[in-house]
Amino acid sequence: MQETDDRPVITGKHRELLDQLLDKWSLQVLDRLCEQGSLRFNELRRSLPGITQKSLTVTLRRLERNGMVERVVVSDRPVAVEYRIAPIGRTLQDLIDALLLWTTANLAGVERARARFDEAGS
Amino acid sequence: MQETDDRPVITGKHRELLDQLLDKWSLQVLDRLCEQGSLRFNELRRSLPGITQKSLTVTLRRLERNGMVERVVVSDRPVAVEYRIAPIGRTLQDLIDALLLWTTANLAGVERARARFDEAGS
DNA sequence: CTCTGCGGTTTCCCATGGATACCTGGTGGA
DNA sequence: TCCACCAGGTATCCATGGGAAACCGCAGAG
Repeated sequence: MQETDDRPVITGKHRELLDQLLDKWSLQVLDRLCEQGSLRFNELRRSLPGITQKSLTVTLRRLERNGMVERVVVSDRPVAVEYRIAPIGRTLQDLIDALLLWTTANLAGVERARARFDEAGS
Repeated sequence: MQETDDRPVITGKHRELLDQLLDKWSLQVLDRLCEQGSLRFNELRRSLPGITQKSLTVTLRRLERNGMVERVVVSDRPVAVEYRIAPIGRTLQDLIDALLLWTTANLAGVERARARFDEAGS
């Protein structure tokens, strides 16, 4: 039973970090910011149908706290804020793309599996 | 700046699917099953410190429904059940590894960012 | 002077998720 | 016989998350 695998053991720390990044909106926010580099609050909001101000705010705050994005005050008098993808957030881009690619490729298969499961169950 | 990017637009369907797979325990369950191929219920349970029976049950049901794992009744008299990674679940292995690798590589950086953020805020 | 837009904060509310605990029903061991 | 273990199911409670909506100051347009 003694395997010498170099796969990292997933600890509470890792789980916590993943929880912070893989929640309902963070992935999409990061996706948009990776695409565009930087976006304004309301630009971001408009590009994410269904999100509320509050959800966007807390999502951005959390991402900022984890060093994934940077909040840059562009202008003072008319309050203008830009959210930029941070270097460490940039490193997520490939992962996010891979995730999106995977879902796109496998969505049909998953839906078939669901149909089979639901049919068998009822 | 107008790149015709072929990056898939993330729709509600994609988000729903990712939500089903990236929740609190699914990643770890899939991780274990990818490592071991197949595991019994309580083996799985013991390998995931902190998980409750209920959480494991619903997680496995959801993964089964989405075609990620297969529930195989091995024996009848003493009820024995094996959970196996399904082909479509297998395709997630690289992604999960990449995710784990990323967290391992960037955990320290994230924690520094958090410290900076928390210090600046208070 | 009102309306809109910007970038939020605050409050309220509800659904979901997780934890705790107790149920089954069969098996094997002391 | 009694007990623990297996593989779950069920009931209940509670914390959290996320949505809806109101409110904030500030600025420019009409």
